[in-house]
Amino acid sequence: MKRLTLKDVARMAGVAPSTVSFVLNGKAKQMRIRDEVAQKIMGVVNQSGYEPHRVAVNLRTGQSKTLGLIVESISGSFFASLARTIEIEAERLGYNVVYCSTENNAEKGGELIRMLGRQMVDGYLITPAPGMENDIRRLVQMHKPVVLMDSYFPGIKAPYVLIDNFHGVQLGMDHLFEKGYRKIGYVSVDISLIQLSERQRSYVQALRKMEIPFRKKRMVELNYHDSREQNLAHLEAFIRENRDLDAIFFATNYLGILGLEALGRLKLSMPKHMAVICFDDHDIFRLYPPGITCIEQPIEGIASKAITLLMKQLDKQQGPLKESQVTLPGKLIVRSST
Amino acid sequence: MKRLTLKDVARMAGVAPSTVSFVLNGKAKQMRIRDEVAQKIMGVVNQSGYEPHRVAVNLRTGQSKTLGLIVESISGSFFASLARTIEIEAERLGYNVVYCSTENNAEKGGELIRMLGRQMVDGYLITPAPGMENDIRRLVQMHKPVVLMDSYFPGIKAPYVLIDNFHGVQLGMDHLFEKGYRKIGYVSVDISLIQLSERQRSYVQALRKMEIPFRKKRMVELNYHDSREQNLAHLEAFIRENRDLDAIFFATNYLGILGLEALGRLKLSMPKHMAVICFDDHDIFRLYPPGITCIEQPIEGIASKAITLLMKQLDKQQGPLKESQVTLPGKLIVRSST
DNA sequence: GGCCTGTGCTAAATCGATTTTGTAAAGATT
DNA sequence: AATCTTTACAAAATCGATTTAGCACAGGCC
Repeated sequence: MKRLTLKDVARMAGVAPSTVSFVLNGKAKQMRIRDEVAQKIMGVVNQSGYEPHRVAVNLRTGQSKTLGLIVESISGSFFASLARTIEIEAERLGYNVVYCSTENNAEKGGELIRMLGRQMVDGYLITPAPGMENDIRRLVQMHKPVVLMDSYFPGIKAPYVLIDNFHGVQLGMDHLFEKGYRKIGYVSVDISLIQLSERQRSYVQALRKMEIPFRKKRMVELNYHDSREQNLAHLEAFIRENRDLDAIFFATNYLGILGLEALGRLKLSMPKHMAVICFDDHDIFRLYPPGITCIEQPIEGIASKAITLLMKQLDKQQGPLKESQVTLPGKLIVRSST
Repeated sequence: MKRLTLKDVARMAGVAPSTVSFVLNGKAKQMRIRDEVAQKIMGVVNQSGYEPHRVAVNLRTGQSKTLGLIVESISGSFFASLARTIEIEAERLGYNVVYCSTENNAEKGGELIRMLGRQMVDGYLITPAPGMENDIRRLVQMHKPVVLMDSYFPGIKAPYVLIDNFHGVQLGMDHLFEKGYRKIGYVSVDISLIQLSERQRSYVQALRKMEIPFRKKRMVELNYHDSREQNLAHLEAFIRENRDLDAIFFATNYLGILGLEALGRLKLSMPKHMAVICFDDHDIFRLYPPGITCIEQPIEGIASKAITLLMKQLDKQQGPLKESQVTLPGKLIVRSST
């Protein structure tokens, strides 16, 4: 009941192992194997059901045909959609994917990268978290194929794919303006990631464009390292102190969900007392009455573009990637919270 | 800038490669390597930062030190918690985990198993879906280490770990009775999985125990293959036709969420018009006003027990596993929907 | 002194592929 | 006819580890 090896196939076909290998790897022409022989080999392969031993191939070629996907949290709908699309695309190209989550643990990111390095993944797809900067820089320096998603580090010359954050917030703000809201608060969090500063910049810009004076009091940054409870209290206080607001823009879906809870506690109903809009969709936003308006990320687009960029790096030693910093437009999903 | 190999280390330490291997694998005593030599080797290893090439080790030993985790859906909180716990436990034991989701695709499950087989995982952790029965049977016949979670097939002698479904529903029903509810509906789905029939059996039994006549009309099975919209309509009709119900028991969290939407559409509020309880918790149940009562699965317990059972199979060729069909008690989480 | 038994390691085989090099036979060239 | 090419494969090296078999030397025993 032992595994069929290339040698066995060779013996069955009456040829040398190398010949079988050539045929199986499409090098029959190049190695001028007669069609006759090639066909005989293919016959034996097909009806014996032989499949190459991936580990052996990996050892010999140095290619694991495996990609590493490192995300913040393995739960969360963002990851779920991302993973699905990436896995499908990867499989189509003959690659496997291993997932890892940093679970918001700064140093775990680095460990994971090293772990995957040992495991010999051929390339990395990463949603960067604060603290992973150096590890990612190292990967780039070692010329390992990497594509960042959802965020990036301005100092590192790695390809990335993400939503156009500035444009996304603009969409949301325009929608709020259209609906007549003018006193718009903004809730963010103090992580130094580029997407958050972009969103904030867009919020300020949007106000300016409408000639609404920007008031610092209407903006709050929750503390990333605080507990959920602390953040909730913080947010509740912010809303209570800004009774005149007619709408709140939440910079991430985590914040938005927190917002729903805070508003619930304050017995403020949407959109009567307060309109709510959130960057990044979430299952809950569809279900939670009355439905939360949001800016949806083009997750599938991000995933497939990221794979494409990674493959370009894997395929050959082509020169520096050009046009490898991609932003894709988000989509406004209007529900009844605005 | 090439990778350091065992040979390099051997040369640096002035010994043979085999000697280094013995020392690194803790066989120094057995192979009577002098402490002196062993220590010198360890010195070289430590300060050179050598790490064995996993692929080569894998090829030689036939052990990939990798486990395959096959779940229905890679989103979903059940999977998220499961994956986290399993990954942590596995890492502690020196194993990696690759995830795969069947995405409710009957035949994809089989493909995955074969795919992982090719990839040479050492063992399988599977949450069985309908249609995977034969593939799982094959695994067991081939004496591949397998542990099933969340469900099992009565005909297959594979170890499994799952919540005590009967007891869980009982907990929920007792809670409903205690709160004074007597007209209790039951919503299930027509998948032939053991956990669903167990839950249903428990529902019927609980009614009998309270001497409440079981009425078929109060129970509905949605069609697994219907679309979300169809199911929603089906559920809405069920509720409309059972106006006299004062509580509904949903057999899975997917059904529960659907129920929330249906009740929302019918403008029925919980628990005033209808109490709601659901088997298996979900993020949304915590947030959705007024909070949904549910039976929580002991996910971490399931995960760690499953790993333990798998390791027992991996460790040695010990005889037939005894006490390998495990059920763990669930926990009632009371929120304001009851 | 010859034979046996431990020591303490090294040499070589092995895992299952890929890839480079080698080679016999047929055909082309001078 | 002798030499060179080309054809069509086979043989052997290789990837980086583990593991089995082997081997030199020291000491003990008869």
